[in-house]
Amino acid sequence: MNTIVKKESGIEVSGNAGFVGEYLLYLLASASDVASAAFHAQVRARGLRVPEWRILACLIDTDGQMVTELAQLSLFEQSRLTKIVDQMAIKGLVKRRSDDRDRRRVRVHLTPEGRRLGEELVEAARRHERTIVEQMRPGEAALLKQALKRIHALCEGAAPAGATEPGEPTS
Amino acid sequence: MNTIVKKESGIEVSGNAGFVGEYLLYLLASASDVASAAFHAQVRARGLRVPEWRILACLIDTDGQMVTELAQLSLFEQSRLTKIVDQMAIKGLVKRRSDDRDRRRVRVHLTPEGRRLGEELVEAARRHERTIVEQMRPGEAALLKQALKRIHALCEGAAPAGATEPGEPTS
DNA sequence: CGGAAGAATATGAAATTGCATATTTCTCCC
DNA sequence: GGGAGAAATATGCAATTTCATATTCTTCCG
Repeated sequence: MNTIVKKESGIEVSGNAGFVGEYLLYLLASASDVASAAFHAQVRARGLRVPEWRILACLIDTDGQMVTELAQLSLFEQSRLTKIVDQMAIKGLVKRRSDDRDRRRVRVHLTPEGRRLGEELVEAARRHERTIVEQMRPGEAALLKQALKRIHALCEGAAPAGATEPGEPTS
Repeated sequence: MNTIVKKESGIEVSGNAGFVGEYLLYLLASASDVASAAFHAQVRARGLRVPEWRILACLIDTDGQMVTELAQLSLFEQSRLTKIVDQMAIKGLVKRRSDDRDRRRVRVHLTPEGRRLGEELVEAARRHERTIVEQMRPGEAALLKQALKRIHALCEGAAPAGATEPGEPTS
């Protein structure tokens, strides 16, 4: 089943021999990486960095999110998001507006410019996704997405293995 | 099917409304992130940084890889890998040895210490993976892995969208 | 052989990232 | 009303990461 390739040096460099080739977390990271590479090139070709694209996409979905929400959705740590938003504001892609109800909150809004670019890229992303999905078996992509969502649901709240429970002695 | 949650502000913050919640690349990145989080905590608890763990795991699979091979397998850019290996060498986890056949090449070997720690963590990784897989439907994890491998196979060589073919006029 | 071209790795400087903490605003309870 | 404490965001600095390029070695060909 496993294709073992011997190199001149006698070292196996098969695609799936050994541990990592069957390790779920590796397969996830690796698929994510390689699948994104081509599209990320398109993003950069339009003068955006990848993190900026991620923010745009999230804002296209729902504009005016608060920094914390946006950070969670876009998978960035809060202080990092703040800095990305800084840059995007300078580029004129987004605008900060403080929430009237709660002035601690800062809501991030797309500018017309940001929305245009965002929508353009979302279309490109859809096309790119389609080229991948079309190459898979019928229904395989849907199953994949479903499984990925389940992973997400299972893991999101999971205690960081070995974490002490509240009230548990730490000494 | 989609659970739409309205917040005080009237903004949807559902888990899957809109574009990103159904976007393959997002689901991949997001599942990868959240699934790894708990295990990464275990890694750090043993005094390792995550990149170092990734290298250890790759070397456990096949010791003595050259820097370039290792970089590709571990999903790090070459110059970055060099620096991670520097640190690991200082910590006494790996040792560089230059290849006799081709003295440009540097092969990275585990020290006994590195192997011990690596094997320990591979076991922990297996246990962690098991806890995830067990929570999924029977067979779902296997399908997921297969789909991830297919993604990888489909995308690995893919021309970075808009790239010029060799021999194509660039002007 | 000699030297040009290419490969493999390392290095330096600039940019990004993460972590701890400061700052501002809100909530709650007395 | 007036703190104490929590929440939301920003900031500063150290560490990591990237990008371009230097260095070392090998291969190929005249």
